Amino acid sequence: MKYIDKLRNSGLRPTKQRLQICKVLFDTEKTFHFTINELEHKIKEKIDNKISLATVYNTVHAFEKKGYLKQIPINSNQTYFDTNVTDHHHFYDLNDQRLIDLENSDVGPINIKKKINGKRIKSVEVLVKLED
Amino acid sequence: MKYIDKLRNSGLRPTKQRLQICKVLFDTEKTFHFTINELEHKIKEKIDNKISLATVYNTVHAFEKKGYLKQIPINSNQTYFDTNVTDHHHFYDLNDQRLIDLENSDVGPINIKKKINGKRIKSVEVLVKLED
DNA sequence: ATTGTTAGTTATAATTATTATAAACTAATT
DNA sequence: AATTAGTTTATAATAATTATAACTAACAAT
Ligand SMILES: [Mn+2]
Ligand SMILES: [Mn+2]
Ligand SMILES: [Zn+2]
Ligand SMILES: [Zn+2]
Repeated sequence: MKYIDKLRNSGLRPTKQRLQICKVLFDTEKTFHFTINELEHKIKEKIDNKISLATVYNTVHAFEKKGYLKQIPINSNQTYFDTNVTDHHHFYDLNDQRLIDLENSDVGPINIKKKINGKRIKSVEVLVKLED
Repeated sequence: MKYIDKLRNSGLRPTKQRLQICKVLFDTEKTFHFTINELEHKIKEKIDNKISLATVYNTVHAFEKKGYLKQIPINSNQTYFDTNVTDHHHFYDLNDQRLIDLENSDVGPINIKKKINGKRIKSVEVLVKLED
């Protein structure tokens, strides 16, 4: 019911596929960082019926547009998404190619002193690259 | 001569193509942020002979490996590169899709309090997204 | 419930950035 | 000059993503 309302309230029809993808994405306490490819595999594991790749793409983009997912800037051949849509910082493990959330309290306050005329700051995010 | 030595010293042959690309990339005081596509256009403007796309890719990757260029993590369909290879922060103008360097003095020191066992910090970079 | 309307799903094709291939060429070395 | 290894190039292959269009499911109105 939770996801049915969530989808209806944002003008998205609660289809079987979307509800199943919701479960995979949001039925967990931990932040989930993923590529479409990884999400597809997780769906196959957890769900018995098939969801087409096009639907996975469509759903992820629909959810992103509605603010339930955000894209994470990482240089990879695939796009990374995040179920944590707040502004937040990341560790990126270069060896494992894994993203890990940093709490805002893990990073001191960041003071941007420079200003650009006519532009305002939308977000400030830190990427901390890790290696062994 | 400048670039001939630079290339020779890093074990790259100073070919006509590489020297011309060097001029486009490094003959400027300002940091140059670019995609392969943008670089290709700039080459066509500034150079009369033709350089094949494969060579542009090869050269950019060779220069990146030698530490003359670095990749910038930005969500785009194309990969961004930077002639400023030091660890530094960026403004990213979401409207113009343009990267602008921040001086380290424009951002106060950043204190990462969390640690991951067995991993060490390789870089800490801030991305400040701007909009109108 | 039946119907019509609209949104969503799907298989598949198209697109596009990037990488691989292999032959031709060029710079460096002997 | 001849040899060698590195580089360039046109072109093909790859792979992530997006577009297409027929089919299907959700929903509102009757
Ligand atoms: Mn990319
Ligand atoms: Mn990217
Ligand atoms: Zn995150
Ligand atoms: Zn820069």
